[in-house]
Amino acid sequence: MSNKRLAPEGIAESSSSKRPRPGRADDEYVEIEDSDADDDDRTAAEAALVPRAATINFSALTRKLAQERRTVGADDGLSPHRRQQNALVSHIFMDQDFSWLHLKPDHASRPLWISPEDGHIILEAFSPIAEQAQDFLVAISEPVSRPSFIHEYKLTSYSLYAAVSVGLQTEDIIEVLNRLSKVPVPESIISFIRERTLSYGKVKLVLKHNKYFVESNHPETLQILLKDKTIRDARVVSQANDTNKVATFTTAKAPMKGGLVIPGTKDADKKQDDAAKASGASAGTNSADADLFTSVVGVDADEIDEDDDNVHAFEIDDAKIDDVKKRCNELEYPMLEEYDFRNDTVNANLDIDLKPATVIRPYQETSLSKMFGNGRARSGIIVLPCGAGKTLVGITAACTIKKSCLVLCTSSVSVMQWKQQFMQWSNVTDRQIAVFTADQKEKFAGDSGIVVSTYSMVANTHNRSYESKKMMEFLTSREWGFILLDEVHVVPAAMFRRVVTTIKAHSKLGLTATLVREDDKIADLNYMIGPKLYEANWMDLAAKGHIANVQCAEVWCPMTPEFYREYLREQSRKRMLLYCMNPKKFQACQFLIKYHEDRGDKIIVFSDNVFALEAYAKKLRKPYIHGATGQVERMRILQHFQHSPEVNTIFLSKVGDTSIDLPEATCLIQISSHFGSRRQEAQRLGRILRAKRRNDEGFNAFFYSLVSKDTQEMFYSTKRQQFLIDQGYAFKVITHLDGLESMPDLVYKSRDEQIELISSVLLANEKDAELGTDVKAGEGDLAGTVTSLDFGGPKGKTPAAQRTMGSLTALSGAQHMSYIEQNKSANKKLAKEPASRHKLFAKRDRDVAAAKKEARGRPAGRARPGDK
DNA sequence: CACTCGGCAA
DNA sequence: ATATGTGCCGAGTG
Repeated sequence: MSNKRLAPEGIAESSSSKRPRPGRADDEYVEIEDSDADDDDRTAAEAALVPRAATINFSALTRKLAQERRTVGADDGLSPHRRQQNALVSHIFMDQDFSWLHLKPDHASRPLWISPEDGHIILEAFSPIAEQAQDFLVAISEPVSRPSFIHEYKLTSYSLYAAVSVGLQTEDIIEVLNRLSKVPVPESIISFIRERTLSYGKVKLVLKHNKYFVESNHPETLQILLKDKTIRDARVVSQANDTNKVATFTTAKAPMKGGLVIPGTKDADKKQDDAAKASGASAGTNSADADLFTSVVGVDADEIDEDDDNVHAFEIDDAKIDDVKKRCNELEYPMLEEYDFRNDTVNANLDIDLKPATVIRPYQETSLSKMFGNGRARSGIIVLPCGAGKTLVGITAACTIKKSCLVLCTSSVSVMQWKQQFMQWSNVTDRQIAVFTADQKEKFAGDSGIVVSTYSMVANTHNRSYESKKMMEFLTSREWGFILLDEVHVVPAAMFRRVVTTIKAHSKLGLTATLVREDDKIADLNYMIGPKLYEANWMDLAAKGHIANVQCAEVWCPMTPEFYREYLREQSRKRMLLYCMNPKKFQACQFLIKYHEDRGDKIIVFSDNVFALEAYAKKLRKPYIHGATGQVERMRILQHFQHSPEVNTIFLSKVGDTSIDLPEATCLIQISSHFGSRRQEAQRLGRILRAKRRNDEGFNAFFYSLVSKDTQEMFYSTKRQQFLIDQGYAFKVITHLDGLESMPDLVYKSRDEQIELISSVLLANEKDAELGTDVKAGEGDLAGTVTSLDFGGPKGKTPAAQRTMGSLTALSGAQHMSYIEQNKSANKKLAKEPASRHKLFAKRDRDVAAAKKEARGRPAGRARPGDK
């Protein structure tokens, strides 16, 4: 393989730099003999017209692509027509044509394929050793997408940092990759791995006697760091130390071998094997490969160079830790945070353990073995889906470290839950665990203990009550062995920074189900907490019965003509209400509730929009909870939902997204949701993952998204689903619900009712408008039609040279026309009288709205179960 | 003391 | 760029 070494920067980058390079020799691409060009033209033209799902003649396309490449750069005399066709083919493969890579002779038994261009790794998930390979890949790379059969991972600087952090070594990574790969690991990747791991793992951040030190076995590394201004400025030069030289001191280093026992593990003594066993236990796999994994994936960090007793260090200002960490990352010397808790004689031990009856699951054990792999506690993040027992992982970690521990959560409800879970799984006494919220300010008795609090309590900047001040002094004056950060993805970076800098902790563990955000704040977590230590595969856990199996579906509800007309008129903000309140959606929702109640399911319906939430719940006579619902009323409704056979459906607003725990729910329906938040979608799905009945044979939980056809919702919906699709969930599209028309008591069946609904919606809009935002009449009718599809720039600017005629018609006109026609037929069915504007109803509806307004003003406890 | 409300912030 | 929910605090009420 004559692949030239690529610049390392090229690897982590996305497609932008991947265009064929003009300077390349042709023979790097061409392996296939070129028969005749006419044939190529024809097949390519055909291919361009086939629908996406149809079979594609790959060899023809490949050949075509190769030919195109040869002409790139040369001043070819192709006609514009011909060029366009080339573009059509290359948009399928572009430079993703790797047919020139040489397969190893036994490639069939090897599950990986590695792209030399960008470090992407493709795993055949059906391979017998896929599960082990997956464990390895999770350790060294980022999972990009993991559907049923083919998984995609990506090597990044950060993932390699994480790999080094959990004890893997450069040559081992390359070696295992090579053994698993169908093609020899490309030189570009090897040098990327070498380069990126070279400097990793050499610098550590250590907390000693309430002061932070940057520590390394290599004095020259520290010198390099000190050349940086940011780091130099952060350095604290104490009188005791020589001002010019880096201080040198030796630390007591106990031998690591054996010793550490993670409580709750069945065979904690044989812990070296844990990682490999946890993964290898299930399948009868090739033993040679299993050994390979034992030696590499389960690598014990005893092997990490710890011989050098000369540890060099300099102290840094704790207020500047954040900057230093960031700077070190930029300098490619990321700091590891490790806590040698067993040799910490300064901080008092905390005498807690898991209860003997507590047993942790294999994947929980695996994630903990990543954290405690070398006998110390590494700081980092563990990613497990909701319902997979994150809490127990945290508690087990606390019981392993056995030092004072601070737990931070997002709400006071989960503060209580954490305390309760600690009492349930471990033998902490009431005196050892304290709660710190607005209501309760407790301190633990004795030298060590556990405090459970909220982020806002600790990070609060403004006025503090006297009690709260005293409590903060208590928190900041001591060294914490361990800080547990629950739901780590929701915390804004600024708040986090304050927590991390005000509380002095030896090790940090972040827990989360979804490490995605729509903003770029996720990267901040990397250096504020540490690398991602472990990420579970949802599908695996579902297959093994740890979380429920979920069927996902998107239900397409057509808009009624009246609603669509108003939708086109309105400004974008009001549009949302219109597509939420679509009568067809009401009906679909009613139908699904009925269907699943009859099956014996417990159903949660989510709506982000409070107005819609209320309207739906009242119309369908179900209890609902939103922000304004009082605490007492909430509990009452939830109690009924869990225990009463009368109440099988509840409606929730955003309140349900976090920290309402309902193991009874088995079915979930979304009627409206936040623009494109993948995290919200995932979190909502998580509400039914811990379904109690999940262990029943063949049991499925259900997840529906109701989407109004031909509206912006369609676009947002696909965006939101991406995370779940990457986790391997398949969304079915339902366009027709059998038996809906014939359902008794179907709501909004008549056109009058629909009209009434629409005018109440419009009235609500007007009321909103009065409150501030100025209303402008919608742009022209037709201008509004192009809403769910992005056509790029202004129409006149560039002729759509790259688009086929076919796609243009498919995108705009045709679709719109088909919609109109559909509406017309629907119109005929419904229209017995001429279309009437809502203004005719204005008077009547003002009364309706007045009633609504009054109802909204009242305390929200109106919808009690069974209330008619 | 228990409860609730409004203001504020992220 | 928007809407909604959340927690903390102080003040008012019975």
